[in-house]
Formats: sequence, C-alpha cells, structure tokens
Amino acid sequence: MPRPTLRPEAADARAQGLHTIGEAALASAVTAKMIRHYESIGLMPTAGRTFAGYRLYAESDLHRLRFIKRARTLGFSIKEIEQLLSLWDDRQRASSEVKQLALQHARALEQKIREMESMRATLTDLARRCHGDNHPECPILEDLAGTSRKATN
Amino acid sequence: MPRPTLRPEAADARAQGLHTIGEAALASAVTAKMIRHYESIGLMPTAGRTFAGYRLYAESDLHRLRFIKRARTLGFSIKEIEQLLSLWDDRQRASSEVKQLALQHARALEQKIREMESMRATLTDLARRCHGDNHPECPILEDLAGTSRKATN
DNA sequence: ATGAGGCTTGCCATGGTGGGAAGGTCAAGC
DNA sequence: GCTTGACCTTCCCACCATGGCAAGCCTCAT
Repeated sequence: MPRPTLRPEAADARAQGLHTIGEAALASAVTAKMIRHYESIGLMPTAGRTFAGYRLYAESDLHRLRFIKRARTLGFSIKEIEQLLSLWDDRQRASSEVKQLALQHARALEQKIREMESMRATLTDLARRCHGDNHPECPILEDLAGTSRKATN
Repeated sequence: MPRPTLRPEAADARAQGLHTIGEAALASAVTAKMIRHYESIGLMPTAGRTFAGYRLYAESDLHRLRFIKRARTLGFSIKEIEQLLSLWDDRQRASSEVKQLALQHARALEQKIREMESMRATLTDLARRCHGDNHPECPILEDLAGTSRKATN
C-alpha cells in the first residue's frame, strides 16, 4: 500500500493534526519499534515523512494501529491480520469471510488450549503423587525418564 | 558436560552397542537435527565420534534424549529441562525441587490457558453476533476497529 | 566399483518482539 | 547562539525451537 511521501515541516505537520511515531505509539499501545516493523512488512502503509525524515501519522493510521493491536491481543497472527485488514479496508466486504476467519482462529485456539490442558493435567497429577520432601523418589522424574510403570498420558 | 571423545571404527561401535545419530533419532523421536542442536547448546553431552566423524550414542544417551523429548512434550522450555536434567543426574536430589519446577510450569500453563480461553470466548461471541452473510455490518470488524459500543472484553 | 542412503557442517528462515549503537533533529532554557 | 535532553533515524543482533537446503564425505550392499 504505497502512499505519496509528504515532506512538510514539523510545524506544518502539527497544524495538520499529524503525529510522530512516539505519539502514535502512545495512542495505539503499539511500540514505535513495532510500528516500524509493521511498515517494513507492509502491514502498515509507508508513512509520510517530515523534511528531516521523521515519520508522520494521521488519525486513520492510528485507527489502523489500534485495529492491529486489538487483533494481536485476540491472538491473530500477522497473516490473519493482513486478511482482516483487507476485509476492513473493503467497504463492500461480505461479513461471512470475517466470520470464517474468526471461527477458524477460535478453533485453532481451542486445539491449543486442549493440548495445554492435557499437559497441565499430567503435571499436576505427577506433582500430586510426588512427596516433595528430601527423599529421592519422584514420579515426575520417573515419568520423564520413562521408568514409571503407569504413564499418565 | 564434556566427555572423552571415543574414536572407534564403525564396526567396533556396533559391537559395543553404540548407535548412529539416525538410530538415536528413531529411538528417541528427536530429529537428528535437534540432537545436534541440543549438543551445541550443551543440553546433550559432546557425543563420541567414529574415526570418520560420525556421532555415537550409548543407551544412556538415548535415555537422556527420551527424557528431553517427554519434557518438551509436556511444554517445558529448554532452560527448565536443563534444571530437570541436572536434578535427574543428581542421584541425591531432593524431589521437592522437581515438584517445585513441575508446579511452577503447571501454573504458567494455567495462565496461558486462561488467556487463550478468554480470546476464544470473545471470538466465538463476536462470531455468534455476526450474520456471516453478504451484508457488510460485522461486529467482529467493529470490535477490532474499536467502533462497537459494547466491547466484549 | 558404483549407487543409495546416511552422515557431516554451515547457512538461512520462520514469528514477533526487544535491545542497543551511532547518529541526526527538535525544543526549551540560559 | 549554544547546550542539553528527549526524540527520531537506520542497522544489526538476540531470543526459542525447529525445519530446510546444499555440498561434500562415508558405508554398505550389490
């Protein structure tokens, strides 16, 4: 998403309601570092610059950053966010695609959750069966070593 | 954990019950790639070699690899596995430290699970409220964009 | 002796984020 | 006008765990 590189002076930029990267970071809860990163991978449009080379951000850019932040918080990957953003950019989009993406991601989360829940259950079970005193016998190490008779999963 | 570099001929190695990296990979379900990696980061001892430079593994190495594999499957990080292994190596270890590590990891998993569960709940709720038809209005995009009145979390 | 398949090292990639160095810029105070 | 400190720039490196590829040996069975 290329965009004409503006080169106003800093004072002009302020007058036009444009923001520096630091202000954009504060306003979006995305670090300046990550904003530059998102630009470099094409998730954010090429930012306009002042004569001195400072990046400039308009309100629409801040919206976009907040969108990204929220989606990351919900665990969407960058690739998924690309898709979500293109659907967002497309005013004529059909909501079915968005719903598709959301449900697909929810299913992936569910899968991960189940795996981790299984790990957690095994661990708490092993810990429960471990005295935790100064004696060396320990079902946890026995399980890891494969020397225990009854494995937990 | 350095170890004297053996340099037997291949035939001798077989006779001594030693295994190549490929065999070790099969026996432990750890890829040859990762076995080398674990050696490079000190998680596995420096492997003995044949004259030709092939790595050689004894049964005890296979045990160690299986231990690592099982611990990874349970979601322990490499650093945690280092600790578990040193406790395992220490025949005089107290089981309380192991239990400590296991419970700590279980708690970390629980935390992660809760986060992901929250994401999943938000997503399914948004998806439920999204028609998923050809109309453009979509609570999911509205949430991401921050334009919806009632946020879900 | 030839070929298949295993082994070696080394480099690159992933994803998302942080850290830091070296240098330019801006604004405020003196 | 000059200094100072806060901000900005680019570039490179690191994490963690894993996979892939390539070029070049080695071994073994035919």
